[in-house]
Amino acid sequence: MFNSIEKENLSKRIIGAIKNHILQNGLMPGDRLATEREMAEAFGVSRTSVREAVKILEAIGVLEARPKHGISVREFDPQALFKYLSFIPSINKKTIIEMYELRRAVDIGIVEMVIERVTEDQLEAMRQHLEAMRKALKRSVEFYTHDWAFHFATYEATGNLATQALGRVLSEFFVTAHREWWDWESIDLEHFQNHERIFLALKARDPDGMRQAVWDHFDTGLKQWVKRTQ
Amino acid sequence: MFNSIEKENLSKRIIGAIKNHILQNGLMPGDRLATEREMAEAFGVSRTSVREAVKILEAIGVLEARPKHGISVREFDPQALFKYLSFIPSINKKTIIEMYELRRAVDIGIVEMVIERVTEDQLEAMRQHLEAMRKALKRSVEFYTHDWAFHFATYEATGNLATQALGRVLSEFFVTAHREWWDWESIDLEHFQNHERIFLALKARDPDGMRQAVWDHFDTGLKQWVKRTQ
DNA sequence: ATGGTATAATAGTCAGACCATTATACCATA
DNA sequence: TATGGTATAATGGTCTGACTATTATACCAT
Repeated sequence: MFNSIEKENLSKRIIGAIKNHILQNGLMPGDRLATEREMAEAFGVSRTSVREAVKILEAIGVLEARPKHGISVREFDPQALFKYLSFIPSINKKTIIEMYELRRAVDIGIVEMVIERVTEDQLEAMRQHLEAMRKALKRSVEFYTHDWAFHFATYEATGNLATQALGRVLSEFFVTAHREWWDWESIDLEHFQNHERIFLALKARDPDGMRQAVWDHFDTGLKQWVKRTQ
Repeated sequence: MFNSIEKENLSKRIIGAIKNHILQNGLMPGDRLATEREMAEAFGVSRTSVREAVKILEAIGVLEARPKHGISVREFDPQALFKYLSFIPSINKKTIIEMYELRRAVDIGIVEMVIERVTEDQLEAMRQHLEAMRKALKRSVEFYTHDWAFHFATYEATGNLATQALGRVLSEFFVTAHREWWDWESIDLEHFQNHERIFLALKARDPDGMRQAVWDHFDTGLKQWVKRTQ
């Protein structure tokens, strides 16, 4: 109905200004921005406010500040986002289910890209993770390490950096959530077999089959988890 | 080989202290922490440093600070996670194509959720946006406004907050990119008709048809754009 | 060449002030 | 009694100016 009439924080507005400056001038990782004092003068605000903005962007992994060096653009690292996430007390069941559904959607949506672009090397790497999973059916930590590596390999196979970044964000979320919510001990054989089906369909370049396998993988995973945690 | 011997920033250490406090006391969303001044005194540091820590946790969506109210723990907000994806440096052609592919993947991946959960009201809203698009075939600004509203309605129809948050981020990216890169003037009839196909398949609850329509929508869109901007 | 040392630029931290916002209690009016 | 205005004070938001710690750079000694 109504748009927000909130006046944004000064630091938020400074963040926007820095963002525009980076995007408009096409600054790349390693390039330097102005110093805090210069920005403060340029924007007509205090150094304090500039610092707050820079601090936030530093925490997010967008900028890097070093004494005597100044402030520079950094390779964006989605993982930086999650460093502090581990103590959000409100990662509840509803949130996890929603993130799970989102991940399912992404994994299904990238099927065509993956089938079209996956390389032989990547297929081989996935095969090895699968093999390692089979051998680690009784050792959950090892199993899930290869499980996640297997999924990340599919994100990699898209050859699409944005997809990889999102994939990392989602995976990292579940690694965090796992620690608190999952039952780490029992590994379901069906869960492993679903990975095999995904791999075989991918190898056969069968989009419908792969979509179905991915769907089943998440479907059984979610159902099992809901059953266990209720 | 060697562990880091870096001495952590004061604000980083304060973040750790706040984290411990939240976990040890089992604070939940809505619970209040001490005020900035109290924390500064308790930790024996300046208010400035406390503020920096709180600002970072606010940006990530862990805390919320309001005047007269104080600092409180916040409900997890997926939006906070994806907000900073738009910082991927330099909106160049490659980045746009990658984000476009990602959006295509998401839109295809959510088809099942949308078909299963869309309400009659949401269908009606989408129909109205479609109608408005038809009437605005010569007025690009108006056309694209309804175009984006149409797509956002599909994100809404998932009933999944994380998906909606990601949809918002992606849309915001393209609104920004549009301004700089798109040809705003010409609207292709085929582009409009693809939206109609999406809508009809959704109404008929036909997942394969809807996936195909969504694919075609992005495929023609991307091809046209590449042709125009080369 | 290699490693130490001085210099200066820059982020990090601090103290204290004032401004802006807003939760709360109280009051006025219908 | 209920509704809406108003004053108050607590709290985050912003600013100023200073000092400290870190470190890139240039220079020097061996």
